[in-house]
Amino acid sequence: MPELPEVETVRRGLQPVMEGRRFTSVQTRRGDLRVPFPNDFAARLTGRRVVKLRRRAKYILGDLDSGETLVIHLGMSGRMLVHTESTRKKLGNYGRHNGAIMSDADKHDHVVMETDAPARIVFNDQRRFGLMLLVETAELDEHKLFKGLGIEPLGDAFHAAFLTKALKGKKTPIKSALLDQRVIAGLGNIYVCEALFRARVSPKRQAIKVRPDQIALLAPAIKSILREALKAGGSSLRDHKRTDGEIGMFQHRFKVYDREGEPCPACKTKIKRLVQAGRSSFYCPNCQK
DNA sequence: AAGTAGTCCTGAGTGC
DNA sequence: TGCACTCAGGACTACT
Repeated sequence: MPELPEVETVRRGLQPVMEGRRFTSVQTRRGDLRVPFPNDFAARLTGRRVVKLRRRAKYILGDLDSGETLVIHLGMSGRMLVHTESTRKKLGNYGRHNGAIMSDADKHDHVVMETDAPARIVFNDQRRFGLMLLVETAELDEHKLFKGLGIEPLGDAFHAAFLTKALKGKKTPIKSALLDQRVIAGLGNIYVCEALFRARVSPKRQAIKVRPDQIALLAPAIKSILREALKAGGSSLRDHKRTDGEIGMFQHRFKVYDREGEPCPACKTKIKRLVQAGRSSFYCPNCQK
């Protein structure tokens, strides 16, 4: 999916057309996402103002003036595209502002929202692994999607000492431990691979056996990878797009991800791929121990 | 309790 | 040009 840098890039793109703005109309065009929309989804959203647009893990959260929070998850292939006068040309003419004509509507456009920015915001998701929900803001932390979520890797509370504690007793490979959203919330397959390479830690090493000197490299490596990716607007392989339709650029800076058979940028050894818990891991068998 | 397959869905890419 | 097959940035459920 979009991982943390991609989700944050999307949040930043949505902020000017959502935060402080009101939804003037909401249309759900296809309801059978991974988690189906409640029947009254559009009614509960229409007329509401977004007080704050924030992010938790890979979720975008829009706190509404009604006391509910709009929860958005992009799944593997979700996009939020913003159509304004200035982006209309690039994204295509998506029908008249308040009219029913949607000539360029894609069959995977599942939700169309208008705000008084004015802007039209479209949630598009080919694979329908994403979701949009409305949850009472006061109950958000206790909601099953958020209750068990781990720490934010870009926050001050995430550092080597935290990681040491978090990995303690875990026999699972470090790769799987870092992907576990209950430990660190927001990391996905790409950035875990890249962070492990940067810290020279093998994805196969058991979490419990990652040495202190390796953890001292790993925690800052996670932070720096995420920060650099964020600065580049995220990574676009197939699906991720910014709200203006542009792609992210960080994929050009991958050292190991999706580079099986290519020479390691550090030592020229061929990069290997292996499957762990059903996900591909890419690593340099010489550099990463 | 912890770890790992199977599952949801569509589309792109590959090899015959 | 077509068909069969594999794979994909996530994460939940159900097993061992």
